[in-house]
Order: sequence, then C-alpha cells, then structure tokens
Amino acid sequence: MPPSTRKKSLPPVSDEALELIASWFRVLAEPSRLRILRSLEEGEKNITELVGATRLTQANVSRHVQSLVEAGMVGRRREGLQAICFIADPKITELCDTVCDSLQKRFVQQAKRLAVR
Amino acid sequence: MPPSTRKKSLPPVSDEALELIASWFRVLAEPSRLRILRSLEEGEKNITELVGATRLTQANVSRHVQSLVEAGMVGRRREGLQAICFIADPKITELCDTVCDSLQKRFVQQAKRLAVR
DNA sequence: TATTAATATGCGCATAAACTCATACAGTCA
DNA sequence: TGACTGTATGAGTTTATGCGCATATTAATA
Repeated sequence: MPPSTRKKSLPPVSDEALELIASWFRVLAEPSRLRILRSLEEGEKNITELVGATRLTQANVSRHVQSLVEAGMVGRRREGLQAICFIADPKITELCDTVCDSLQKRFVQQAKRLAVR
Repeated sequence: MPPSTRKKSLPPVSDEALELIASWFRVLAEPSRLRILRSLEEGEKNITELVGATRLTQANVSRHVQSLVEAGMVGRRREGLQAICFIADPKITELCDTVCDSLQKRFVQQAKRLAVR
C-alpha cells in the first residue's frame, strides 16, 4: 500500500450518533419537505399558505413542518390562530444549493460521456 | 409586511428535480451507508473488508455500496476477484462533518436550556 | 358558552426499502 | 474444465413512512 493511501483508523462512531445523522438527512430525503423549504425561502408563511404553495393537503403540510421543526431546520411561532413557519437554519438553503450544483455537474459529465459513445 | 422579510418569489422547481435531490439525500439517510462511508475515509477497502468493518452481511454491503456508487459518492473498481471501493467525492466527508457539527451545537443548546429549567 | 377558523393528530392503507437466505455470476488457479 | 473465492442478485419477509380521511385541539370572537 503506497503511503498516500495509508490512513490512520478513525475513532468509532456510536450507533446512536449514526442513527441521529441519518435521521437528519432523512428529513431532507422527501420531495414534499424540500418543496416546503423552497417555499419558505421566499419568506415566512403559515400552514395554509404553504398548502397553497405546495399542492399538499393541510394534514401533510402540518406533519412535514413538524419534522422540519424537530430537525431544527424550520422555526414555528404561534400568532393567534396561525402557525408562522420560517427557515431556522440558513445553512439548509446553502446545503441544498450545493447539492443541486453537484448533481448538475454530474449530469453534465454523464451527458458528455453519452455524447462520446 | 416589513421590507426585510419581503422576498421575491423563486422560480418553480420541477417535481423531477425535487425527487432527484431527495433521492440523493436518501442515500445518506441510512446509518449503514454512513458507516460504510466512514469506514472508507480510512482508505480504500474491498467488500469483504467493509463487511468486517461494518458488521453488515456481505449481501447488504454490496447493495449499499451499489447505492453509494449510483449516487456518485463512492467509486468502485475491479481488481481481479475484488471490488475496491473508495470515496469518490471528498465533499461527502466535508458535508457529514458539517452536519455533525451542526447537530452537536443543537445538543449543546438543548442541554443549556434543560439545565436552566 | 357556542361558533368558526387554523392547525394538529389518530388510524388504516399502500408503497418503498432494508434485511436474510439462497443462489448466480465472475475471476483465478490447479 | 472443475474447484474455489469474492461479489452481485433474486425472492420473500418485515418495518418504516407518506398519504387520505376523519376528527381532535387550540384560539379568537360573537
């Protein structure tokens, strides 16, 4: 094994930690929740407004927002009857953009390879 | 609505694009795959070595690696009988570290709030 | 308190995905 | 070619989760 590929072994990660990280990613692994996040990038919205913006039912928006809140990605405050939702961690937006760029690049590469054949 | 919270509406994102991004995150939404990635950070490994490092069955490692390869996160090359796996996109490591930091901060915050009460 | 509006939640169904076990496939070597 | 090793995959089972529908809860207001 050449020195360049030899690496010291990493400290073990607990099962609980892995499950935690995985569950965080799992929140972003649903198109509906991504759509809600995207919609909230326009600004704060209540649940009803999110229903209109996402073509989801009220029950599902409520549940998805709950997931996003639990993951710390979205914040929610009560204003009278309404639940106002907003992006709690701007890094989320940044992260999604990064992923989009990455995927886009991959497709360009794939397209090039396909074009050659 | 105050000017600071007024934002122009964003261009729509297609359902296919959302599904694509979501499926990318979904690959990272499994502890087993995160464990494989973590293990590969130590260096290249074949499937059998990954089995030993992750306490998964050979069949499952093979399938998970397949997912990671399809997502462009892991690379795989054939060397005789063996399938050598390696991190294809170093940004993955970076991303996971960022998420870990973020979660850690959240827990510290939660711990503080709990301590006050 | 009764009514209405906005949001949350319980329940059942359907689907997706992860796991196990067995087996097929691929590559090496006698 | 036949035996052996490493890897991939098909079938069946189980579990998790998103959805729809109905209903409960919360808050304002008459």
